[in-house]
Amino acid sequence: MSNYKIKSRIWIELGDNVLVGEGRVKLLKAIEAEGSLSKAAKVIGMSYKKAWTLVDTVNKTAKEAVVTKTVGGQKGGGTVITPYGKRLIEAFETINKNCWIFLDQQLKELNGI
Amino acid sequence: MSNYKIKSRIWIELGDNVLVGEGRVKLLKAIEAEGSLSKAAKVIGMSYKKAWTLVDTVNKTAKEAVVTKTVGGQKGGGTVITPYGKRLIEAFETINKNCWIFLDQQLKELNGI
DNA sequence: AACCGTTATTCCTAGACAAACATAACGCTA
DNA sequence: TAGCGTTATGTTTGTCTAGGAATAACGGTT
Repeated sequence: MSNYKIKSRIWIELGDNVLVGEGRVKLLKAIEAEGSLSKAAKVIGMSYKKAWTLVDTVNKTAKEAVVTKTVGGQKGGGTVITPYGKRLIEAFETINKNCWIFLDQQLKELNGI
Repeated sequence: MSNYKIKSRIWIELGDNVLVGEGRVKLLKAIEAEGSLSKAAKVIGMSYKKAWTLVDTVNKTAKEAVVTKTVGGQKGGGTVITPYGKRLIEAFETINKNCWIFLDQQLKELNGI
């Protein structure tokens, strides 16, 4: 009986750049909930600078815009996820979960180790 | 048509320790080929110390010994992979390849993104 | 014009991680 | 006993990156 556990990290690339991985998706979901990049970063315990850099590369790498940002105004501005971004988040999360299930099955099949 | 690429890293844990991942398996295969930890480290461009630490944790984490080491003697000693270690390497590599195939399929199914 | 909360960007510091270096111990051979 | 190549381990040096502080710009409201 094996109590080995199998773990994974997956990410999607385009060219040489990373589009989304677990960290980016976590950030994007926080943005979706908060409507603000700075608030999202604070909520997930990430520095604003790092969050900004991640979102910037995500937006530049993706084929369509993932977030739209506004600066100034009554609320100071904000960041919202585009419909494309929402599809991207959902796609990543479903693939990720499916991957976990698949890997658990794979390890189970080799219960000799 | 999507030219997004999906990538992954998988590893096997027991408790809080990592047993094997891509780096460790690469090292173990080099040991298998060289019969020596120091030569294996040199071949794959890894420092001896890091290689030693990795092999040490692998051996302490696994349920059975993965390598056996000898010190001194005509050839100075050496490190060889046990039969269990060979099964472990093969198991990891097959799961890893299967994971790649699985993920490519998953991404293909969502060719809307 | 003054204020506010946001995005956007630079600079500096601190800590983690990796590489390099040095050295000891081992056991066989000659 | 001296030499050899290996395992085993500590120490130092260097590099890279995360993090914080500071500042500017923006565009609404009052």
